[in-house]
Amino acid sequence: MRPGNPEALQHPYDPARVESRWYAYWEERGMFQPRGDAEGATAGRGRFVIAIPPPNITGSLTMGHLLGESIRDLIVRWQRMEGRETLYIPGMDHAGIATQNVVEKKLRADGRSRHDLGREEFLAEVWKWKEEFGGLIFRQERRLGTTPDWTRERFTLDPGYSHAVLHVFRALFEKGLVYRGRYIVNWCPRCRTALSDEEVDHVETQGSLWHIRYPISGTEKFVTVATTRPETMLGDTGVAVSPKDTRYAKLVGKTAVLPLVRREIPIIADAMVDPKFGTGAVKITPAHDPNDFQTGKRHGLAELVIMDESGVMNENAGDFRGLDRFEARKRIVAALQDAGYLEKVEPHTLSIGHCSRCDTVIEPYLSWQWFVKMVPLAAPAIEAAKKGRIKFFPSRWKKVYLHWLENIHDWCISRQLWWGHRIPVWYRGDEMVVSIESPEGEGWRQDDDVLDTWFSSWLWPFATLGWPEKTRDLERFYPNSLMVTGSDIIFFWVARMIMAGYEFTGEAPFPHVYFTSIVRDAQGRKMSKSLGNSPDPLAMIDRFGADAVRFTMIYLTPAGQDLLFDEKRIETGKFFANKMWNAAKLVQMRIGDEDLGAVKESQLDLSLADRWILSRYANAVKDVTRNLKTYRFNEAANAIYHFAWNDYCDWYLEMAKPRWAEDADPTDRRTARWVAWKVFDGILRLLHPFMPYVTEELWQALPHDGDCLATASWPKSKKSWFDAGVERDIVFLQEIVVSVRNMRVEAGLQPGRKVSVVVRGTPEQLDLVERLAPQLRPLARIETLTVSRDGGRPQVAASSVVQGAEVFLPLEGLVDLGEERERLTRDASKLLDELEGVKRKLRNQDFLNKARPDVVEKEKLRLAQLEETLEKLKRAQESLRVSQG
RNA sequence: GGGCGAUUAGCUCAGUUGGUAGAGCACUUGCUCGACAAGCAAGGGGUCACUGGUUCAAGUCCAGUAUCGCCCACCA
Repeated sequence: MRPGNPEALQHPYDPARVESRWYAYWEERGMFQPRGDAEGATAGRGRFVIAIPPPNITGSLTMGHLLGESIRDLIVRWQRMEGRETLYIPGMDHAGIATQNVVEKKLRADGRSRHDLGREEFLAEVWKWKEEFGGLIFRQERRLGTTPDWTRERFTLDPGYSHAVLHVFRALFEKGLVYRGRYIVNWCPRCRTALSDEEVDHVETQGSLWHIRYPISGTEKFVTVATTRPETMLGDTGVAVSPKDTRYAKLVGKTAVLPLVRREIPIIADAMVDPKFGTGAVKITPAHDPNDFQTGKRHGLAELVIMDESGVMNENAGDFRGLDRFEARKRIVAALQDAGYLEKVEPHTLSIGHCSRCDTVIEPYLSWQWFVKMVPLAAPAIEAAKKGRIKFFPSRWKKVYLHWLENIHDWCISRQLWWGHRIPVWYRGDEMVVSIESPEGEGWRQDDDVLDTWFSSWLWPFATLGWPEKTRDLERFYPNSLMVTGSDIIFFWVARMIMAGYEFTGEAPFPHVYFTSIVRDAQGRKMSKSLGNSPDPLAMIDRFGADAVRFTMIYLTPAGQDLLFDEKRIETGKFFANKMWNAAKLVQMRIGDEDLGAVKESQLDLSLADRWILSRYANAVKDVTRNLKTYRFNEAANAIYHFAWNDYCDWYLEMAKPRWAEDADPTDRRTARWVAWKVFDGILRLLHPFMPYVTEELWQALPHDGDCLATASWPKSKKSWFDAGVERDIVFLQEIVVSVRNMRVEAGLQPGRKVSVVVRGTPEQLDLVERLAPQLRPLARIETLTVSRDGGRPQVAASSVVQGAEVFLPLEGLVDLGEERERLTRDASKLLDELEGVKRKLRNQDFLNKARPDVVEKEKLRLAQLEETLEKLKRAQESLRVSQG
């Protein structure tokens, strides 16, 4: 046992001061590293491994990170204290598009583009940027007190990690699961790259449906098509109608003349056309619409690309060449109208895809890209969730996950960027090889494209551990134990990690996935830069302290719901930390120099109050632990908060104060000291994963056992400490205290004024009151406490009924009694309502016959108690009337 | 078009197998009594969105309605 440090608590609680002290202390002791790294270490009680969802190198700390990190570190610290060998893997994502955008923007400010630099030099610029600004988020994170093993930090573009990515590409290619093809993809004309389906955000938009007349060749007639994108008509190579549509049956096989362009295009019948939509006739633009692309393939229609990669009309657009797609739309509509081809325009709601990076409207674009065949990869991931080998918390995400996997499309993984893993494919004439190293011989040219960022991060749980090499880390720490992340990346990342886990390691990368709340502002809006509604996390930590921020985020996060955040609420955590600080001060001041660690329980004489707080403590340990195990973090925070504040500070410490006095009985004083210290020590342990800094500080300021709280053991509930009977006894005491305090206030007594109290009740109750008298007196400021065994009662008194016992506060000559009478009437009417409810229940034959016997018994008891209480209140009212009259 | 979630105190939300409605903040009143005014004490405030059903008993289970929010979908 080590002595505390009284000096540490001499000043008021100051988070900044406390929180600057411990991070280096922990880190120097290597406590962030798995225990097994040390020479001759033992495995301990199993392992716990969790990986950070790698933030983008462009990122800085957001409210979302704050919540995620608070939760991950909460679990890691708890598991470490539980004795497990823990590893929290940190690292960052190169974030292809996001990072390239940032650096290009910087170049643009100097009037340069990446093309001015060339590929090599541009990448050098990005690396330079990465070295300078890339680590910001982790520098910020240290302030939060999280405990990743920084010696194992990984980056998705590290040589080893890159090797894993290219290895995977090659392996999938060899298996026939990666292929190259010319298809319609989601194209961002601003980023000038292809995107996956998941990188497109759909927004409901009020658009128009343009009805355009296409003349039928060799006749005066025309067929009217309806479209939401008139500009694509320049690329039309057919018109389709439904084969079942009798209106148009005669037209099939004929040709139409494309307005403005005068190209003859066939009229075909295809089942994809819904006769009920629009006019029932559809223009077919195979190069600019995924549906039309399929239709075109079925009918051998030409694929005519009319835009370039920036969304500007190209040489196939005739007079409209050089126009931006939206300008072209206006001009084309105008030209159609002028020439009499435009039949009508209807308002039409549709959902338009936007680039999730830059919000530019997505263009379906025909191009050569690399794809991953997903159906075979999805199969084991689907089975894993169905069989429960992977569980989601909250569980409803399982449905979302399965729905996506069961309707999965192939994944477009090539990006027309420079920052990323360059596709390991080489071309020479018609030859193509997939190879991580450049092939032997002259004239090979590597594919220009890089891989989707998520094609590297889907390997995160094992590539961070050295896979595909069979490293010691991989053996020790894979699979991981848990994934904690946001539900917004369930498809991007979680589902793909699971697929990759099964494909490349043959097992699930983790058994559990916990989805954190989405942090929104007080009005429920998403936190965003443009709205300016996100508090600056660092400023917040400075203002309230990391402990306060961590605790409050966890205290507020509802399981499975969004978190509506208001900065003011961080006060909850700050005030709580302050409360613990002051409680420590009191305990510290009163426990003296005695070596409490050496005290054995057999040397103590536990009072009812002691047994009560130990029982409550045992319950708190159970509650906190259970709620952590079931990922109900807010409930866990709630449990420790209320135990520490209400039970321990408000009641136990108040009851212990007189027992610490100089003239108190030595054994009793020692007992009160030991229990107060012991329970507070436990509170600090339970609270440490939530508030690491202040708990460490307080723990070391008090007598403690060991090097630091961060590696101390997690408390266990002692069976012998649970005592429901004592808990009931103290509830009785608490109710008496509250009733006396209430009577005092109602009677308008000075707060400091001592009073006399008389209690009447059953012999058992009176015995209990006598045993509890030493605690009762100071809590309720009672001068003389009398138990009335002969049934006597004061004549003029305020009174209340507690569990059937009567508590009297003699008022003779103290106040006018009007207030008191009002209070009694209020109490009585409240009781009357309750009584009516219970009576109704007990009159109900069905209730008596069908409810569980113990429930019926309870109701009967309650009836008796209510009636008795009411009776006593009436007598009190009566006696007041008599005494005043 | 499909799916999911929410609706409980003025606000934000808990409420784990159905059995006397809770917290924080806000509000009212009173407190410089040796840990803490970032505090203590006492209080006020709720037909648990609506309708119906199951049950002895529903905030809790079931069905439907309304409002709000989110996700998915090749919605010319």
